[in-house]
Amino acid sequence: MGVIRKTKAVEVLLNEFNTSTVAISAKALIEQLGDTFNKTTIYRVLDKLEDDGVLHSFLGKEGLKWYAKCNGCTAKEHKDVHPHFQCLVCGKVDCLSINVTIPKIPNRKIEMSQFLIQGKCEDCFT
Amino acid sequence: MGVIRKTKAVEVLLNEFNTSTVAISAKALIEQLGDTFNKTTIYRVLDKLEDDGVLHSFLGKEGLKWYAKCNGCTAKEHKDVHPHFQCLVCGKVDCLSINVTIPKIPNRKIEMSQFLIQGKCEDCFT
DNA sequence: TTTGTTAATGCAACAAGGTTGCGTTATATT
DNA sequence: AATATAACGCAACCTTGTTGCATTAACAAA
Ligand SMILES: [Mn+2]
Ligand SMILES: [Mn+2]
Ligand SMILES: [Zn+2]
Ligand SMILES: [Zn+2]
Repeated sequence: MGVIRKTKAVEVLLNEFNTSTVAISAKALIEQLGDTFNKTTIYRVLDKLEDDGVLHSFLGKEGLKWYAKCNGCTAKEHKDVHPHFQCLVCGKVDCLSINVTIPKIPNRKIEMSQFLIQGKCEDCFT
Repeated sequence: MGVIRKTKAVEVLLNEFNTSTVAISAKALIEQLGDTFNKTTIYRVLDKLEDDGVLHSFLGKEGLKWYAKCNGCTAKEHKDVHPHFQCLVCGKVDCLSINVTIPKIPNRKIEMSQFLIQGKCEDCFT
């Protein structure tokens, strides 16, 4: 897998993530770009960018899928593991550059983990 | 809100959770009990049991909703916060009695958090 | 035990996020 | 320019979960 051809959709989506520091949901991208590109295309490009190690994905509130830029990941390995913060007021999500110590669990092999913290962001935190 | 009447559906669902130590997904409950109770009923009873502090819910793989028994929670406060482990092989999910230190994040008010760890459970860990 | 109130249920229709199959288009290679 | 095929658009579909409303049943009062 992986992105092979530099199409309009790939270009536009990559630009979305390069000009923003926060995560973006697939839903938001479809709302924003759905007139220009078919939603199927958007889902498929996101999928491939993730396979390529360009983006990483995770599930936010209500199980919605969010994407954000990766730092130092490759197609072979997603090593950029970190928690995410979602504001319950404005809905914004961002990646936290924080190291979370994953607890050792007896008799189990941990392969991945997903840590979603929810609350009020700096803008909504009165 | 909260459960008021002890109906058949409430009884059966409570029994499901009392005879099992692991978490159960709404989907699994509907597959298992869907002939006896309407899925709407199952969703609504789970909802109420959660409001009552009897069950807690969280999202597992693929955004599916899972439920498990609460320990020492009330209708007013869900204090039973802990990570969950989902086996990527058999799909089983359980509650981890482990304290996770939620990192302090500047300028943000943390209201809740969700920690899902994925890997191989003791049965599937060859 | 009968009656009355209304919470809980079943059903059908719907919502929303995401996926699939397939014919068409456009990118990159020769 | 011709070719191969990755990527695209479209429509139809799938899944989990929700909603409105008429009907049923839990429970308390009479
Ligand atoms: Mn991230
Ligand atoms: Mn739990
Ligand atoms: Zn906010
Ligand atoms: Zn397992």
